[in-house]
Amino acid sequence: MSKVEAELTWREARRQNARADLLAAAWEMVREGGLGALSLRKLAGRAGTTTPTVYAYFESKNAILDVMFREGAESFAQSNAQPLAEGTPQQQLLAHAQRFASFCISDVARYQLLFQHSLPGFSPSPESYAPAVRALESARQLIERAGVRDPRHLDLWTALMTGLVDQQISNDRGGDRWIRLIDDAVAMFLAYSASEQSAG
Amino acid sequence: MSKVEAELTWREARRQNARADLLAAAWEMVREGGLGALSLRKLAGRAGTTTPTVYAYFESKNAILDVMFREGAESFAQSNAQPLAEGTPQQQLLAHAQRFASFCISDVARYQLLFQHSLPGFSPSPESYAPAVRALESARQLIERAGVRDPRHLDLWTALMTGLVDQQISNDRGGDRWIRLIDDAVAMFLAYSASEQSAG
DNA sequence: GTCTATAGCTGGATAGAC
DNA sequence: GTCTATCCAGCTATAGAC
Repeated sequence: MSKVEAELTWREARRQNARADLLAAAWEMVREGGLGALSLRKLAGRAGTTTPTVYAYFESKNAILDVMFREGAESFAQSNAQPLAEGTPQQQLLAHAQRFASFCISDVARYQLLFQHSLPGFSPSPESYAPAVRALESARQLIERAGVRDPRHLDLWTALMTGLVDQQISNDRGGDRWIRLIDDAVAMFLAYSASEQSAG
Repeated sequence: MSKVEAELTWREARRQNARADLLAAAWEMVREGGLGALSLRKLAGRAGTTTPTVYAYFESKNAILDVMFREGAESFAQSNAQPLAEGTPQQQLLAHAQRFASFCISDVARYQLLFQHSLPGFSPSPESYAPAVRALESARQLIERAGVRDPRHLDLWTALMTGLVDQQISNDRGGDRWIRLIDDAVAMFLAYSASEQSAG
């Protein structure tokens, strides 16, 4: 490696480091005050710098949100890629549901960014959106393997899961009033799905 | 009625009229652009007046939102107070669920105002909140009459209903992809609730 | 790359003339 | 009660010195 190349990569490393610092500060802000609390002034202040410096690393506020969305989507894909404990497809579906709920609850701001399209003026770029759909597709396959074929039942499943998570976040944040009902929810869903399968 | 008294009530009527016009314009705005789109400047413009005039009728923006919340909560209570068609408690529960979904879908902004605590800095006054809890309590009784005693199952029910409505609003607004699953959802819930009842 | 300073806009809320 | 004009705060984003 030439001296010039070393210099280049060193600078690049420094640059990535500064970007990472800003992103870390941004995550901190949204975790404390919700997605709406992300302001570039305060972000700069928290990172120990000023707004023009932020613009040296990101071309706009939405560019920051886009990277955050990407990071969140990749965490989601990674969580879903972990192998589940051995067991029947039904047991694995339960484990999957619990893992999904944990992922959402453990970082509410990330959940809102990924799953609630609630930021006026922001929508993720296709590149940032890709890992999210990848993860959702893998979840779909897991549900199919548990014996759920009817796409209507798949919609029912997503409504049930997001309903539990939303209620938990909205009405008992930090508690477990709805999350602890996941066992019941999965049992209820599988029983109905099986009965429909045999009936229809 | 004396001449003075007539004058007073006439003025009062005019005043209530102006208030109602402003509120109508406010509902129009949030229906078009979401709750966040409510700004006093634009509200005044739409009502054909100016901001100081708005402040002649409401002491703050939150005061407007509070009245809107109250109106929405009263509509909700009124919807829930309508008698349901004759039938078994289970049939009535289904009808109740459909009515709830219709209420939510028919005015998304109102739904967000009432059921999603998503406006930073606003929370309804106790007086405006009262009709909402009244309506929710009547819903709870209806569910109990359908044979659902376990409070855990009641939480499961709310998660299921709000989950369906949220998915419908977020991912298929104007369509019926999730709403049409209400029959299945209610059947699923009742089957599970009954089986638990006999088992436990 | 990093700063100071500021442009340009939108928001809620008010002062004061009429 | 209704207006014009304005205050003050917050925001994203940029110009220009260093």
